[in-house]
Amino acid sequence: MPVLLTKAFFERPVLEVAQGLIGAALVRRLADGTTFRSMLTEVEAYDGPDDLASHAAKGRTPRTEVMFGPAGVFYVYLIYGMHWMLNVVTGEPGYPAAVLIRGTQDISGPGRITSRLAIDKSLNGKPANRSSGLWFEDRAAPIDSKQIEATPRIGIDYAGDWAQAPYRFVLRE
DNA sequence: ACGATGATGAAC
DNA sequence: TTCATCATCGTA
Repeated sequence: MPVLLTKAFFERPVLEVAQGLIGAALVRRLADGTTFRSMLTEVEAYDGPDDLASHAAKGRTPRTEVMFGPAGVFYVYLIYGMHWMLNVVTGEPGYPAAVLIRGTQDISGPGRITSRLAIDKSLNGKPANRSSGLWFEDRAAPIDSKQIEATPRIGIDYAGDWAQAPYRFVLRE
């Protein structure tokens, strides 16, 4: 039986959480009762105030505020004027870190996921549990760490040396 | 290869 | 108040 990933799961270093999410399920339940469920295959970690790829490198702003808050809460923002990006906050309050959800088995691309699953700003700051209609469930089957490939993150060429950090995790086919 | 399209943060 | 930038995607 699938088990909801609780706050404790996200209250860990973001690199651990990111790899732990590979193979887990992203679940979306809409008001009409429709439920989508798909296994996560691609995520990225954004780690702390010194990570130049992270929005939090600019410090605490209205937008990044949720990244400095408690774990297990969604950080959702608009990019390029048209795509919502879905993240989950990790670690201890005061330390800004989050995992960007980039791909699942059925949906490839962070903007497509939010579009298909009706995710927008209204989920920003909401918890990953049934109350928000968006949550994560544990792996259906164990994943060997050798099945998880680490690569540099996408679309962050502005991040200097941090652009090379292997913080993107992909499930090998 | 390129334009769409609007919030954000920093400069002025 | 203006301006450059942007954790992307679809069309060409």
